[in-house]
Amino acid sequence: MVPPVRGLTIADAASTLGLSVDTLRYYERDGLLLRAVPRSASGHRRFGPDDLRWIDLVTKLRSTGMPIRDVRRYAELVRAGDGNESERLGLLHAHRRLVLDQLAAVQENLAAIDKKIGIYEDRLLDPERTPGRSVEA
Amino acid sequence: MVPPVRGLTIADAASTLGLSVDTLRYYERDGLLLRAVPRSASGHRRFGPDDLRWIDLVTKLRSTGMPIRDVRRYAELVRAGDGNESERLGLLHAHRRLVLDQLAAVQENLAAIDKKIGIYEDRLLDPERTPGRSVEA
DNA sequence: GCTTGATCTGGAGCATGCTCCAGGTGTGAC
DNA sequence: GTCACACCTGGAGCATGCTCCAGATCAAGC
Repeated sequence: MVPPVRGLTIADAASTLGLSVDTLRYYERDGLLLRAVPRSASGHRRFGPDDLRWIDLVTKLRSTGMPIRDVRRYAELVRAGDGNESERLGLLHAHRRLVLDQLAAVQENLAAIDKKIGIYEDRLLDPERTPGRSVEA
Repeated sequence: MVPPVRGLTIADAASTLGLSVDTLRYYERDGLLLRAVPRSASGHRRFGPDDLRWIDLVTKLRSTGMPIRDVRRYAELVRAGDGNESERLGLLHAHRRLVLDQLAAVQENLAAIDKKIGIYEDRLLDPERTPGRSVEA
């Protein structure tokens, strides 16, 4: 009796992860995964728990703005095995810094936009008493 | 005596705003500005304070992730003049919601990445006592 | 006046990150 | 077996947002 190939089909993996099947295949082709995804006898991908966990991390990195190229670099380091932990750490730290900076910048800019929203709300609530409004408002 | 055309050259405007001259020309072409930028007698752009203030707002919208198309829509509303304030407000509110959602998502994902960073730091500090580490680390 | 460098226009090109397609094979219900 | 549908590969296409280029004109120091 042949051991059955376990794991999710690409469609199931995609819906579990919130990605498209095309994106999953693209990630594999582009070297973002730790290994070639295992296949069934007929050549269909079967995503195991480890694959799903890794891809979940990849989506976290991606959705915080890490470029594909850096995710690939990180995957390469992990694939290379023990001994480069400090390099992995450096990569993650650098990313963390970038994300924090971007968060701060977005929050600052959002504050300015909120101010603009406040101006419109005041104007709509009290259309008469419109103070000197800037030309670009 | 001809009144001199005032305002910053495109290079000065670009460096003031932190954009490239190409981007400024692109924004004008693409309808993101409130008006055609005034020109000197010879046809060179001269950015006035109002232009700069507006473009500064545009950069805040852009850097919080508003697509070009929506910025253009907003500019169209402002250009159309009084009477559509609630539509402008709706656009800004919708954007604000999106930004807040994205901020929350990024913060959540960053927390997961921070956890990973913590794992690497522990491992580097105490390489002996390495607990069962996940295969995808 | 000459030269160097800025600016102009219209349009092409490019980096990123998917997304879609054709043509073919596999799968599962009936 | 048949039908509908999922999956495969290699490669093309696309949306976004700039960025660059050619060829011409303008500006300013000497």
